[in-house]
Amino acid sequence: MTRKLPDKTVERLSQYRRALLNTLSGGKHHIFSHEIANLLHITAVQVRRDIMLIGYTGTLRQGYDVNELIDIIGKIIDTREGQKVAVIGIGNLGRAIMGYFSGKRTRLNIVAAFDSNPDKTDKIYAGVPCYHSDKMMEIIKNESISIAVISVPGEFAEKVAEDLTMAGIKGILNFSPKPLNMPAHVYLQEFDMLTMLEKVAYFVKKS
Amino acid sequence: MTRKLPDKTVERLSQYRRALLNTLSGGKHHIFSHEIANLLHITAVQVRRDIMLIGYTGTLRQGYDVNELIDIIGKIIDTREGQKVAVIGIGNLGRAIMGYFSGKRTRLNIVAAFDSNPDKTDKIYAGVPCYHSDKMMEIIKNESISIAVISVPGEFAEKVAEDLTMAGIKGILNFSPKPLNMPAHVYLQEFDMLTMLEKVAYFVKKS
DNA sequence: AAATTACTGTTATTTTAATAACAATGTTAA
DNA sequence: TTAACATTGTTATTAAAATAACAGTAATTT
Ligand SMILES: NC(=O)c1ccc[n+]([C@@H]2O[C@H](COP(=O)([O-])OP(=O)(O)OC[C@H]3O[C@@H](n4cnc5c(N)ncnc54)[C@H](O)[C@@H]3O)[C@@H](O)[C@H]2O)c1
Ligand SMILES: NC(=O)c1ccc[n+]([C@@H]2O[C@H](COP(=O)([O-])OP(=O)(O)OC[C@H]3O[C@@H](n4cnc5c(N)ncnc54)[C@H](O)[C@@H]3O)[C@@H](O)[C@H]2O)c1
Repeated sequence: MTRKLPDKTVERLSQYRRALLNTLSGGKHHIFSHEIANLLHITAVQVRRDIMLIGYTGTLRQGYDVNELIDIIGKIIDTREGQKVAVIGIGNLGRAIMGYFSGKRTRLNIVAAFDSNPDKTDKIYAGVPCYHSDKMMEIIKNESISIAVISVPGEFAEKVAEDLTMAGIKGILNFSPKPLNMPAHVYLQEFDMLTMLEKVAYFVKKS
Repeated sequence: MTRKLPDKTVERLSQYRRALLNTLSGGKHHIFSHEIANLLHITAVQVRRDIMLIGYTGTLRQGYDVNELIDIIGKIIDTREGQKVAVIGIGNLGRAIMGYFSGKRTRLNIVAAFDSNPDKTDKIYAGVPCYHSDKMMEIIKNESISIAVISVPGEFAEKVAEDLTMAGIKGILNFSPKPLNMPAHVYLQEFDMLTMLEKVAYFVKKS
């Protein structure tokens, strides 16, 4: 298939798709690059360039076919069977995430949650069972869960990540403030809210 | 003071500081660039370059003085008086964020929360009062709150952002999936979890 | 005393991302 | 029919970020 795309292009493709699904439900079937750009508050060139990179081409006078573009992006981002996701650590953030995803229809299915606190396990959150973390490695392996969201306190994040790696996880989204060190074959995305808020504060101060 | 620093450097400074505070509480008072690098899983050159940019210099044989470095970073990121932060939308995510920040001692003080649902207002969350959003503009202005965290559903985000701008907000951290369009004097940081998870999925698929 | 080592600080280079420039082309207007 | 227009697709340029190269230097070893 397509060559590996730039990081930022992949991010935008995800956003294009969401915006396009909206457009579609508004009954609009064709869209110009500058219209997509306006939805995301970026430039039309950026949009056209991204679309060029995925090898889709629009028509000169009508722009892009919304359905086709949604499909193509799907072919790039999604896998046919979908990917299974687990959430580790069902505290305040973990529960918020579970609730958030439960509505969305997507090829990313949260199929299991794990927590070390027995008060929180053997229950259903947003339709998804929460197991004790003792069973994590086994279930990840048996269910071939490929992606994990880490929302445990920082001091446990490293151990959890190691276990996940041993269980064969392929990608991690880490919400804990502890920077993780993964082998090259595990894709890692860190997500540090405190850092982002401090960054906002810095640029507010500087402006 | 210092010239405006690169975006990514600011992010790392926030992380350096957190790591250094840890180091300090472990009783360690000097640290080498490669040690900082190991804590964050980045390269030592990157660390030295960032530190160069903020104009601090270590000593040849001992490396950096942990206390001094923490102080310098504080001078760059923090303001003397601290900055006031409001959280808009006290749903699952909003409440998680309130809880998360309440522990942290930082110069960023969450001083108010707002929600449009009367069932959620006129209560205290994590020590912070939640007002009805009717009062938002007035309170933001009167309290000179400079930073807002938006955690309302996407369809309301734009309106909220407009009101915030009119009330004189200076920086926004947006968790809603709706991309916002702010005037140049309002610093905007978007934070889209679905996009990040789809990105992980893409690179897992490609690897 | 000279060579080696283990660091820092800085400049140079490379890589990645964004922006600009523009050729190609069907459509509308004159 | 011809000129102007609006749009795409692509190449060229610029900007931002990361990485590499290396000079300088105090301490240590030979
Ligand atoms: N709450 C937020 O809005 C927020 C924001 C940014 C980052 N974070 C980070 O996300 C993480 C979770 O935050 P939170 O507010 O939900 O904390 P929390 O304390 O509410 O939840 C943590 C959960 O992890 C569980 N846990 C602990 N060790 C575990 C292990 N080894 N395996 C499985 N589960 C384990 C705990 O039982 C608890 O349920 C923390 O690292 C926090 O720093 C949270
Ligand atoms: N829950 C998550 O983990 C998560 C993850 C990523 C993104 N988000 C995004 O964050 C936002 C909030 O998510 P959530 O799960 O907390 O949703 P939620 O429905 O639990 O909470 C939304 C809150 O916003 C309030 N609200 C609505 N309109 C408002 C207005 N005009 N002014 C003030 N408050 C208003 C509602 O009363 C409600 O309390 C959404 O945009 C969601 O897409 C959530």
